[in-house]
Amino acid sequence: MSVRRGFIWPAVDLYGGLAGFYDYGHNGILLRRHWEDLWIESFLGLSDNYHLIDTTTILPEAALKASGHVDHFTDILVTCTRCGESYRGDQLLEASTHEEQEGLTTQEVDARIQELKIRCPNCKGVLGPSREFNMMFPVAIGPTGKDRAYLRPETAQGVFLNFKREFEALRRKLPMGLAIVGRAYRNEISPRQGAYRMREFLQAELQIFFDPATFADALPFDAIASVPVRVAWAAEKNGPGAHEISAKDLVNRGLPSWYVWHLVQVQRFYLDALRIPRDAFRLAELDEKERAFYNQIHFDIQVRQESLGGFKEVGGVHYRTDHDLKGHEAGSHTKQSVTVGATKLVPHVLELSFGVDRNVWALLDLSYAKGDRVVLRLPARIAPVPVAVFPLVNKDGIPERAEALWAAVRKRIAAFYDDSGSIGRRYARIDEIGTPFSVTVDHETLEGKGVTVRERDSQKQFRVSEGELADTIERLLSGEATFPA
RNA sequence: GCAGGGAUAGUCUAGCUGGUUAGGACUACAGCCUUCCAAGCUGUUGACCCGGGUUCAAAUCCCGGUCCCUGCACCA
Repeated sequence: MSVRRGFIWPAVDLYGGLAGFYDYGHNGILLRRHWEDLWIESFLGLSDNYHLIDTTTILPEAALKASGHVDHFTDILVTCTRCGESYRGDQLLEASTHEEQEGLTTQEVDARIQELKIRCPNCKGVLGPSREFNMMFPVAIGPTGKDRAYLRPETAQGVFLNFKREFEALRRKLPMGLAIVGRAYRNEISPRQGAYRMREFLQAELQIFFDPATFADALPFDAIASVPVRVAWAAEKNGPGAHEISAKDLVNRGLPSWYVWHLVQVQRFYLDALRIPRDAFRLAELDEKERAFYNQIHFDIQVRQESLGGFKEVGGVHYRTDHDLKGHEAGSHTKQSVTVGATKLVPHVLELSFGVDRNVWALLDLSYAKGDRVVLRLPARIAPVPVAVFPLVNKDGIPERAEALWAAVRKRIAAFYDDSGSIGRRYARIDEIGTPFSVTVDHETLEGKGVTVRERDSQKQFRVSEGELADTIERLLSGEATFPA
């Protein structure tokens, strides 16, 4: 369906495909951009001081060294020559010595394995030579290629690198939020599960810089204190469900109120803006072992998807402390501390991170309804095409009248026209791409009695004059009016 | 990356004990018909994953690769 109707498919399939890379078709890109628009509107709307920026996708080694990615994104892998099992070199050594083994080179790992006479834990076979695997794609810059660089593994670093510039340009205020919607790259070992794990993917991330001593005071927590939040604790994350627990009780359990306030905003985005069913959404806690090295508090945003077999991560809410700015301060020898009022500090960071492709996939998964007919029940706001115009039959001047109406509607709303096949077939086609409303010109239209508007999910219709049509559709799309308007 | 399975039009599939004009259904397109939900009739377009080998002859047998699926490992 995704392929047939022009949403998304594997890239370069003309040449057999390229694992981990996907292309968007004409409907997929519309859906994705509508999602991005809604995301920007929702999250930049949280504060007057949250803004969108755009930064380079290639970063020099020094910047990624400071961020920790050069060291922590690298694994040394050792493969058994007999049974073919692969292990992480540092874990093998740690299991044997019970000591931390970090930052070793491949030669050092090989030497230690020899020295400790480590064999394959699975079959006792001889282990092959170790090799380095970094999840970042290296890039050689310039004719000599001496300036080592990488495709960025996350958009967040672009924000951190521009923090000081924007802090000045935005006149030294905290909290300050900087968002990027852009591409990131990770050389995944085995990309699978459709568009879930990709090597080139889109992130939408908002980094909020704040003073931990005062952030909570700036937020109207009381207004959301009693909102029930759907949470799965680390211990029960493998289960299928979630708890409803009030925002206030989450704070009582030890989470900062500013953190919980943002969890509530994320939940609102999914439940109210994207209209994901309540039971298909949850915020899943990650324990210390699962968290990235820089995250102090970490909840995954998860959406239940049939095609992926349950709850899957589509984003995360990460408290990164002052790790990132401190890292760049050390790496660049440039102070990242700022003075706001009487306080001088290196701001802390709360990151709201979303995988755009994963979100688009989740929407397709959740919207897909197959019964007597195939319908994509997308929210009206983000459907690729909001309205279609049809002639009921292809005679008596009806197609001409319908085309004229289409041209008029298009001046205000993206619209699709189709006169091939029967009227039922045309309805079926737009149901599949999730178009919420369609307009049909019939014989009564010729008599000045207006046109019919059909709703995708109910298949119900009502009649409206041609003059009021565009206004009516706009009210339906914005949610100001409900069907029948 | 390892092990197992798979790959025929946009989709599902027949053919796979070598020799077929590679067949069908749905979709798409054109036309006819049609006063509201994939109806019907006629016609048309469109495929053997890539490379090599065996053979007089390969969609079919063999080898290598790519991609997909499942499990393991990995997963900011």
